[in-house]
Amino acid sequence: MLNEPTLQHSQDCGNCPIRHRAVCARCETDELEVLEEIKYYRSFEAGQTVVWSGDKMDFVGSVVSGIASLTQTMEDGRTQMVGLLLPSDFVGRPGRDGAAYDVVATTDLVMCCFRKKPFERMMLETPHIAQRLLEMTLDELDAAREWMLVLGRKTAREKIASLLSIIARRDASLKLSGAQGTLVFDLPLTREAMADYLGLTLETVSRQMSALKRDGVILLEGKRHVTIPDLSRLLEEAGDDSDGGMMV
Amino acid sequence: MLNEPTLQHSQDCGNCPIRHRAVCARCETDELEVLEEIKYYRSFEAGQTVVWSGDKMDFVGSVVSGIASLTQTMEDGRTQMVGLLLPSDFVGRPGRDGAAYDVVATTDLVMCCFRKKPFERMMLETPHIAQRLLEMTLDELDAAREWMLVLGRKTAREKIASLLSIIARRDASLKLSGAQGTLVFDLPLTREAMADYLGLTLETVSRQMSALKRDGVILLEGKRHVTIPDLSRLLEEAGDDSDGGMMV
DNA sequence: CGAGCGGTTGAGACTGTTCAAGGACGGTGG
DNA sequence: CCACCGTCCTTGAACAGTCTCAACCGCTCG
Repeated sequence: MLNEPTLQHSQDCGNCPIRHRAVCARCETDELEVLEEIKYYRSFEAGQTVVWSGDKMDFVGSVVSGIASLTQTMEDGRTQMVGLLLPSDFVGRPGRDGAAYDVVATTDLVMCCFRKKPFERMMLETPHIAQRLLEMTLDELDAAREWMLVLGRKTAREKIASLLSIIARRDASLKLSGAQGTLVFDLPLTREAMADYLGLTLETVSRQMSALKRDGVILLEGKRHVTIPDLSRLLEEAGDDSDGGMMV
Repeated sequence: MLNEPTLQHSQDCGNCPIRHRAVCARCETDELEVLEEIKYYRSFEAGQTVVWSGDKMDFVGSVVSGIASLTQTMEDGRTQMVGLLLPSDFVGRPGRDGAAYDVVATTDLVMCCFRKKPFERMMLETPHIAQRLLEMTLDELDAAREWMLVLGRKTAREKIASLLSIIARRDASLKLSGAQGTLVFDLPLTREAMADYLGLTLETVSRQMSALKRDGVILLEGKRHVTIPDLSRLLEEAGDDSDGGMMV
């Protein structure tokens, strides 16, 4: 059951789907060539653990496809998801040996990994990488802080609406479906994963999903297929600025 | 009542109290000289707002002394503190015009500010600054994620214990009082500020402080002076690893 | 002295949790 | 093909923890 992750050989960075968004986004062709030498792909099935908190990590890397989550667990089993890693997001911390969190494949997952030592050396020599990593880290910090408001001050209903609007928005940006009309997507998370992200129990998540459905804020086909007829209504329910104002 | 912040002229970076921890920590003497030309000091009284969320920010900077807090506020007034800025912590985001959060002086505060445009230019030319900033940002991201666990999964009592242990620890590290014995410090936060940090009401904070005092986990003289007779007991109450294990 | 601020405490309401039962769906083996 | 099982999800009822509203304390400042 616990298959080993699959290793694949390097592929051309040129037509990588996350070429323009990942940590390598600013690299020139010659810089990419150096990266290609220290990179390798790894695939994981949904549910597999990529790294255990506290373990030594000899690589850093980017999510190429699929979704991974960063989770923290207390001794008694309470767990909190502290990051949702989407394609192009970066995993690992240069300059640190151990992993600070569990990294778990939420869906089937492909990662582009770099051996850590050479990557760290490259960071010193290649400002383009360090610059991009700083930018990405600042974005993640903003996201984490936005999430602190959700966790600390929002009601269960608002939490669910916040999560749905985040997923809906990034899904829309992936599909480039700029239309502000109705959004449709598949939830990549189980109710339990949603609960761990939102600091709720899975029962509460289920109840609030039902409530949002009953009130017409969302439509559900099956458990996972979500339609959002009116995004501004959802944002209202999330307690966000009604205009959905983004600070870019 | 709302005094203007005081501006002071540049002082020598050489004997700056945060010289070795701030964003300039890795700078050489000649790099410091460039920094001195674009820097200025600003002082704020406790309670003053340094920046309003959404406002244009034409500077970035470091906390020199005192404490500032980063807060987010919803339209209905619910507020969540998303960062506690201690001496040497960095404020502002290179590459972005507007402030994403309110920055408020929690105590009297002195900041070392850099004009943003020249600072951004310098970041491109001076890897030492960008490297240090990346390191600091990664640390802040870790702190934010640790806080997400507190906000999402801990009980009120555990939240208070977590906050106290964080303040106690950084206070000990400032004073270099390596002794693992009893710790003594003054709370720099009002009950309301603690509540905003912990996602609680001030009444709950007050009750749990009383409970921890009643149970002998902490000693209180007045409202603010705290003595921790047994740090490991406090960490236990916080739900943290009993050994207080730090991942450095 | 009174006003204002920060803090404490109590009583009751309410949100979300816990515990428990059961439904829907997909895969597997007879 | 169907029965069975496991996983994911839903729903209900009782309960607990935190919030809300309110009163009050002690201190400082004018």
